Amino acid sequence: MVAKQNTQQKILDAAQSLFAETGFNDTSLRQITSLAEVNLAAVNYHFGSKKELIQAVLQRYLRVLMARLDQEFSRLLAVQQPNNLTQVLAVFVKPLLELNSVHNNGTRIFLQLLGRGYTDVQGHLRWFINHNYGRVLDKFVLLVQQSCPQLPASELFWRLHFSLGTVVFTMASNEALAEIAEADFSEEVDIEGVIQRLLPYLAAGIAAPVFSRSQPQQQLRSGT
Amino acid sequence: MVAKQNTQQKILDAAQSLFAETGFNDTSLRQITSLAEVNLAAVNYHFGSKKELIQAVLQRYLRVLMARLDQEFSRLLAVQQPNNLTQVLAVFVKPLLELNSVHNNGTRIFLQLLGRGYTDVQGHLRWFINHNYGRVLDKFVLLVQQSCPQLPASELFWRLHFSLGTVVFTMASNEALAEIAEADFSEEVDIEGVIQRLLPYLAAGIAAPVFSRSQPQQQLRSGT
DNA sequence: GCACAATTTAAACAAGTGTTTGAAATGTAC
DNA sequence: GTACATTTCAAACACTTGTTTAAATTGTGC
Repeated sequence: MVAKQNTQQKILDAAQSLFAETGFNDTSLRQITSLAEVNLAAVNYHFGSKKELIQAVLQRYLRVLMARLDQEFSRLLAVQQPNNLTQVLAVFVKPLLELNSVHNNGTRIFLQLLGRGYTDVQGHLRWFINHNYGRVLDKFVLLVQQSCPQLPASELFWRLHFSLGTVVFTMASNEALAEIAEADFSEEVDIEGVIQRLLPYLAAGIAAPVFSRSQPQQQLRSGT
Repeated sequence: MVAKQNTQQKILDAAQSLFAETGFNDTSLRQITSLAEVNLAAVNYHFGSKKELIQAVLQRYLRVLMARLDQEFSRLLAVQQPNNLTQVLAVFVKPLLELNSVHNNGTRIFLQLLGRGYTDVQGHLRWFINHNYGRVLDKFVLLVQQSCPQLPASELFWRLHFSLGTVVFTMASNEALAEIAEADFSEEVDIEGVIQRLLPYLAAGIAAPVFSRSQPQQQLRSGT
């Protein structure tokens, strides 16, 4: 029952890198087993299927991250008065950065994987995350709701998904963006820097004044 | 030379629907030709390759859209004083909605395709768009720059890409989101509604106060 | 040592991919 | 109708995919 713990680790390590770089669908088991220097059949033997491997790769991070987030959310919920939105969002930073202790560059890799998970056509991943961690995420929604009481629930729904899109897309194309930024503005870009740039953008977007259909926006028409 | 104009159209129509729904990589030529009721070899005969088919599908919309956007951008650039950011973003609405005259549900399909183009691993599409329409998009960046003079160029770079992510992700998962919204809030969601919800979010995010590393954010620490 | 389970291995499998081929069909001009 | 170019078609191609199989190897308890 003990035996080689090693093979599973080697597969997970190889898989996460390739998945993060190329996406789930465009990474073959042969690429993974080749990089991991194990036999092709090892994936199916140890994980069952490619789908389950994908979930296992994400689980390594989700388990750690969600436990920490749950703590933080509960702590904020216990406070009497509603929390500042920026405060609520900032709660993600430390738990995310702590993923670096799970693996080298863990934060970057996890966020890239998350991006792939939502942009690749991987319906099972959306379900997997929601099924296992929906309860934690509900706390987050509640916190945001409390900090933006003026926002209708449906508006909040959309804006949180806009935000998910922002994060996920940014992380999925993180490598390309960082390259351009370094070339054009000669600024070193690390994952923490990107996160710190994201927060004000997200906070402002989520808390933006609500657009009302009845009256046209200020100054929208140039003539008349 | 004239002959059956019909086959190419049938292929383009079938391809755009499948591409929008399932993504480029996960749609096979056999699915397309089967839906279009043409022979498998017709794609390679008329378009050369799958890659060129993808570009042709997008070109139908890009040609129309970019010409209109170019007009609008030039018009705004001609104005003396800098334009309001909301104004600049609102310029997208009409040209986008006019894509409905290119094809039924043209706006929704095009935006979904754009989403797929940036989230699928389709490097050639990023290049294709930038190569053909980079000049137009540069005008847009200039407009935003003028309307947010306080924003450093590098910050603007990141925020525009954040915004691209928001749009692209939202459109790629548009169907799923609309379903949830209709189920949970019983509100009809059309593509125009989504666009109108996006604008204030994007405008607020892009124009958000710049986070400065040196001083911690207001009220970020709960203690002390 | 033996017995038995866990793991690794090379090979094959069935199904799917984009693309090419060469003959058949169709359209067009004279 | 003949001649020629355009378009369609069924079939095959070469290749990749995830998964399975059955034999060989290794590890573990006695």
